[in-house]
Amino acid sequence: MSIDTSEIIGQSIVLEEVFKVLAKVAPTDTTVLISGESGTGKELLVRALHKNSHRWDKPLVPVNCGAIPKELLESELFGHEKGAFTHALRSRAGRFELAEGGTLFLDEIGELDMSLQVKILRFLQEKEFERVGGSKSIKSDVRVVAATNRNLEEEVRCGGFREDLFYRLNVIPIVLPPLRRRGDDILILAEHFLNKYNRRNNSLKLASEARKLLLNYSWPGNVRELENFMERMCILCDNNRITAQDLPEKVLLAGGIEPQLRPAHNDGFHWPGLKDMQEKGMDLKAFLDRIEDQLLLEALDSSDWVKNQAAEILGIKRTTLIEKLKKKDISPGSIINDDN
Amino acid sequence: MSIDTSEIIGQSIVLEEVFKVLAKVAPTDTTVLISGESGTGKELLVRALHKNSHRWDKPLVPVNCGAIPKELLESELFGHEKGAFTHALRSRAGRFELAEGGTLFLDEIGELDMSLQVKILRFLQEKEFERVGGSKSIKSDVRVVAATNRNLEEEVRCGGFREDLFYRLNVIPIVLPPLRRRGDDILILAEHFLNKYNRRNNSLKLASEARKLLLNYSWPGNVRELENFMERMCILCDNNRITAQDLPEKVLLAGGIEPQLRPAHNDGFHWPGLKDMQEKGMDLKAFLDRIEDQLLLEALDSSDWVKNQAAEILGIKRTTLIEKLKKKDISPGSIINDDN
DNA sequence: TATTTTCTGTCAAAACTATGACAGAAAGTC
DNA sequence: GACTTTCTGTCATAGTTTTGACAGAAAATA
Repeated sequence: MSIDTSEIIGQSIVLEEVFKVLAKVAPTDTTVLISGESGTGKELLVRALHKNSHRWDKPLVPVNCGAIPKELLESELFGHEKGAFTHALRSRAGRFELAEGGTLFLDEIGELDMSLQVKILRFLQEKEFERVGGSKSIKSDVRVVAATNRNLEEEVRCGGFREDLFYRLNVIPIVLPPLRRRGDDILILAEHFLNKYNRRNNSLKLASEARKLLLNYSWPGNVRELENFMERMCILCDNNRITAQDLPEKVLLAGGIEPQLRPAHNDGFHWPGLKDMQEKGMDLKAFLDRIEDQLLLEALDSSDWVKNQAAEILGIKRTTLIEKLKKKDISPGSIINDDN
Repeated sequence: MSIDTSEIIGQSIVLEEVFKVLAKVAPTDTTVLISGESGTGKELLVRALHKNSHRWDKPLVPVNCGAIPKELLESELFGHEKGAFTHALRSRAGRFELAEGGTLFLDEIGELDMSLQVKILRFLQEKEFERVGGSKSIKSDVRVVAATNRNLEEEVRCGGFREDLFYRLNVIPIVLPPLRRRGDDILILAEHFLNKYNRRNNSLKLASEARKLLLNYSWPGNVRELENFMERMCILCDNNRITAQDLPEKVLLAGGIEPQLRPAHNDGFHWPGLKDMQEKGMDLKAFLDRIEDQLLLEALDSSDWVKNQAAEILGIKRTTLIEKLKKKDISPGSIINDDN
């Protein structure tokens, strides 16, 4: 089954994988948990999911759990009966009821407080809930899709999120990669937005050094930041070629602190960024150390553990390598254990 | 006497022991303390206990002491009288009252704070309690079953849990073994869940190498995690045989198998490898240095060049950061010698 | 304005790292 | 086997990096 992804632009391998999973999952009623940094387009993904499910002609109701004040959220989700609290002048249906037959999208689900987590869990298990201040249970047929930009597993570990709810939600996990991992998608998107915002008839183009810089920047705000940025370019750029000069300092800084030795055709490689480091919960030293481990191991592997040669490959002195191995306690037996 | 354990699946020796104890204890009114990691199915065990007691036709009321905010817990357990506190618009019965004649299941009892521990103890001794803000004592016939995933004896030793309450609760201790100790139960359960979730008519089967891997993995989330995995398998698996390739990375790693490139299961981050290094024509030092540059710059950028904070983000000492910047000659104005 | 807090750079001591020199061990060659 | 070449680990030394202490600047707060 093929699936309509026309609203999501890009063609990176990672995205393709996402689409494959999406296609399998869409027709089912399973809960899906989408994680990805903000601005990566989780909303679009959910829309595609809904459109391709059997619920396509029923409502898709989004709730941003982080944006609604905690006191209101319960009533917003489940509705309330008249008199349930001070301002409850009349009964009101919640989003669960509005979504009847369709899909409920719980964005930023990591923000839910414990008491609501319990209630959502109850719904997932029993398919029923109560309005605030109500006593009768309401049965409901709603598919739940949740999204978060936090690391929920981490939250579970440190007690901020219920383990049982996590497992309920996480039946199918979909991880939306941040823009900096999507390789050439950056350029494809950049040009897409260029066309979108370019009102003047003259066609704007990206100079090749600008392309290089765009690729190197880490886009912490993801697609949103890129779109924003291209819109600005369209307005500010006088001539019809966007050059390195036109790019903001941030982008320049990330791009070229060290002049490259070669033109470096960039096939997918992206310098690891701060976000990557933080995602792994590491500090600078640990992170660099881990990368070093990787390189040492690969070098040793490719030289059949002949340290002399490995050192050569790495461009360090043999003795240096030996000391490093001693310190890191690396021996032919050690396997890289990849803990997230 | 035999006991209905149909909801609990497994046949490992350890479990059988548990059932034996369960059968003896169920018909009595003794308190029972169940310990076991979360996700091991404590709830199911309690349900079996209740169903096989003389209280089977009375309510089984669960309270997750860890999931209810401390301020609310007392009122939740014992109820409150009108006006007991700000939002107590009307009197309300607590779970103890709701459970009258039946069983009260106190989950995560280790989370109780001291004042509540006293009140529970009082109930266990006197079989009576007071509502919050109430003065009259309420007599009650309730069997208490408690559960915890902490080591309560440990908590007692270090003062986090009252010794007297512990002994009251711990009359009959039942220890639910974690999944990884239950040997072949893992496979029995796996297949059970496979059937449960398999909507398509084709029968899903576990390939033998997959079985081996499942047995090897440590299942920190226990039965819950296993169920979750199996549900996912049912949806994502194309063919009707679940092979090692289909299993998530975690499981493969535990079994010592190198995970293949399967982007769907991670967020696309790759540790920079030897190839990347060589492609850039750098040696180990230059490469790591370049990565460090990137991280320093991003940290500075995200802290608006407040070095104090940047250092914090990076997990290094401020002075260290300053020295690094000096050596690398990085400053806010360092816009680059372009590589053209 | 006065006061407190946060931030800054410098410097010398302490901790850590890289490397050349040495002394053998393995492997390869004749 | 005799000889050469490549590899190995250890260690002291020179070189780097990290860090705590200090003293003053800048920013926030009252």
